[in-house]
Amino acid sequence: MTNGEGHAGGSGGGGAGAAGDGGGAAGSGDGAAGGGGSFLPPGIEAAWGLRERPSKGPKPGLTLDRIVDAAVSLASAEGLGAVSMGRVAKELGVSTMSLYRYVSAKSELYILMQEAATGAPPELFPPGTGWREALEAWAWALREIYHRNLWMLRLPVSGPPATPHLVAWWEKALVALEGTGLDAGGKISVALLVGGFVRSDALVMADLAAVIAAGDASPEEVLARYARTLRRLADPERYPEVARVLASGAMDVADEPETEFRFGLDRILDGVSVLVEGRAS
Amino acid sequence: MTNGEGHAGGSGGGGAGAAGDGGGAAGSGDGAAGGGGSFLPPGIEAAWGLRERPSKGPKPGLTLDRIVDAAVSLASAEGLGAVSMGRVAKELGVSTMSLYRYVSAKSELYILMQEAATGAPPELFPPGTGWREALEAWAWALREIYHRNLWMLRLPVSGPPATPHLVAWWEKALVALEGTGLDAGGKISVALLVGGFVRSDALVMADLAAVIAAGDASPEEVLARYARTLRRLADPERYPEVARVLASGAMDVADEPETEFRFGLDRILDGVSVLVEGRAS
DNA sequence: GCGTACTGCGTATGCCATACGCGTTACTGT
DNA sequence: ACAGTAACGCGTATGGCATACGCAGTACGC
Repeated sequence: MTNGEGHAGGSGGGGAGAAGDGGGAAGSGDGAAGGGGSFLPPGIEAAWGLRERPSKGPKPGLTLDRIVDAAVSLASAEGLGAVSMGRVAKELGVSTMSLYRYVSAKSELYILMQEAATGAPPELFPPGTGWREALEAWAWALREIYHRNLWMLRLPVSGPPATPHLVAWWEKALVALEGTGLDAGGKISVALLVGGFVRSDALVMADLAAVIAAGDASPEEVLARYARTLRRLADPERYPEVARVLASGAMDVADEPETEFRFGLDRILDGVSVLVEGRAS
Repeated sequence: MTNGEGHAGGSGGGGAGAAGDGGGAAGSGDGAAGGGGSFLPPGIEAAWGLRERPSKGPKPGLTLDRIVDAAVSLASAEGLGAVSMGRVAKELGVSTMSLYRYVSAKSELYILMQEAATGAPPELFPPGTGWREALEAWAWALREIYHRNLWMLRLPVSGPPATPHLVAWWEKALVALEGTGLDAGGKISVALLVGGFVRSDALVMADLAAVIAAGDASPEEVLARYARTLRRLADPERYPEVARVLASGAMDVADEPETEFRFGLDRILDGVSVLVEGRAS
């Protein structure tokens, strides 16, 4: 009864965001002029495979991967709220502070969790597939990822993707759009649009799932309860259309969860189609 | 230097969600059979205008409105992370725990903040306006709300809307769709689609704004830095399309923030149009 | 074999939401 | 008028959280 959930986020102070350059704001002398590219948070750098072996101290008893895996398992099993540094450490049988030898902040762990759970995009469509079919496959696959990892939708969003798998997914979307004749900006816009939709739809689903998991109710029951609440509260005079919808019974049947997704995706792709075909003529 | 941000959320354990019935799960005898409708969290009930005067104890030194206003101001000025029960109380010159006489949990405060910041939808379109124009106006107005209250996008989402203003916005969307000939389910789907898009788009904007606010960078600079980071990390062999986009310079110019929104909205409405017109024939 | 960079981690700080119970207030029924 | 009581404000305590700091040990480069 005490309580559940509770996420805590935090974007670092010193510019530890996703696109961050790191580096101190207050200009302590950096020394050399030539060398310095911008730095990434250590964990992110590791994700890109840029990691010099320390080769000096005692050999690490942990790996980033083990930490991230533990965090992901925890999130899958008990929700993002269960993912605290202390809890992850306990799961691994180490102390809380050890984790900070591998990850500079919790927000970094979040990014790595997302990267790990996303994974490399599978073979979605053979080369030469029509853009619509390809983009559709991409959207469904992305949906699958979200549905398998609902906690991902609760992550505090932190700017554009800057990890290999996320970029790979983006790449796939751009490839899908090759046959459209859209310019670079157009492709990005469409990819953003579809990606945003998939996320949005999954979020609705996740909310429903959360309510279901919180109580003991079935999907239909949750929906019905919501409809009942609204019917009781929403004065038909002030909300005639809402009342009509409630009366129509459309809220009483929970259709296949995919129906809503398919509907939205079809609309969006129809819209893109209008653009692409108009541009072709 | 120490640190910034950090939000903390939490949805109540005992079913304090938006659509919640409240009430204990373990069935302690409720007593009478006839009367009991389901209960709402007290603050939500107040939002719907159902509130008996206590008329017994000392007169309250606070009002829900004052609390919610303080919280909203705080969120607007310093971000959602600054909204803690303690901080809100300090702003009002009362003790932390006093707030719990008005709000049963922080999640409830969140809901009320959203409701307050959303406000009643304005006159968006005169009756008889074509569905597309009407829905477009609706989307732009909603966008405006989000842009004025970016913190809203960081709220832990907690199920379907169950407060008067939110329902009123939904109502407006359904009214906009009256001329489409869509059935109730279809209207809901379209409204959900457009609403999700608006939110998605605003979220992207909010992320950008956050990065800008965190550092000292201008929008162009942030975008350019992101592009530079990606150029450095993303191997053109593995990510040819991404590389091409980066090379095209499309990432180097930050267009009007509205351009992206307009593009997405047009696509979606085009898609809906296909459906509506196809259905008309 | 010595310096040093790196390891794991104990401890401490400061924030958070919120349960509990106390003293007080102002109304209600008598 | 007065007792009862419900609602008030709030001090205190609990348990959780991220994370700064510094110490002791470890294994490699020289």
